[in-house]
Amino acid sequence: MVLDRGFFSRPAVAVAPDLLGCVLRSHSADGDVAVVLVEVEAYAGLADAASHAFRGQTARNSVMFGPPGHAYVYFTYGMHFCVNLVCQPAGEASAVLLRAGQVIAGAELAATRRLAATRRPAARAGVAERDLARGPARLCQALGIDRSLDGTDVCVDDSPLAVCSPPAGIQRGREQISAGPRVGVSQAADVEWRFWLSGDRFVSDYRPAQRRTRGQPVSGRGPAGGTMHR
DNA sequence: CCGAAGATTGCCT
DNA sequence: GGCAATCTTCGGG
Repeated sequence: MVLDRGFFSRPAVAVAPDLLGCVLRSHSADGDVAVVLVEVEAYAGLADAASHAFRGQTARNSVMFGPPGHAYVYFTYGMHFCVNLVCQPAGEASAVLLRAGQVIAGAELAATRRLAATRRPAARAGVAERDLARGPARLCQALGIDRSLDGTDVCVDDSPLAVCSPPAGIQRGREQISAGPRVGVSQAADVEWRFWLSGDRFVSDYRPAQRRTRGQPVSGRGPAGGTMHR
């Protein structure tokens, strides 16, 4: 059963832990892939310095400012996609980043997509089951999610991307949910809005924000006034 | 117009 | 554990 839109009409920090155990399913001509969500992160709007919506609406994040229950997909690091689920009424711009899941259907298709997306396709074995959707960009690869799905309504049963309530037998209790700082964010690094199923092996590793290596091209720059000619 | 950073991943030392 | 890959987006000049 797909989740009701009302489920997403709440603050992201409230929606996030409730998404754990729910199922994200993608549908395409290639087939279907489904995962049980095991790790998510909440991002608020204007009040959250780590949120893409912090500095206001842009062409890229416009979906975040729209109605709840839609997917916000963005491209980053020149090669990866990440998917969020928009929360709260239009204008609030909060969302939940889907960071990791356990593949429960379409594992073969997921593995094929993961290999195809790999820069250097491993000559040896395929992708380990554990790594099919462990990490936000890997999860998108496994489900075939890219910018073409930006804005997709996930509350519709036959949607190319839908979110369903926890299947019986896989649901876990709230007491098994852990919380901690969000991965890779440099702003509001102390806010503990990352939620995961305690001890679950499909949860990604924690990594603090990377300090970008300052440019090293000190020498070798052209002669002074480079753009001048003669 | 240009520089810099980015809600990451995977390979290399 | 460190760092390259790769390019879009955003903010400042």
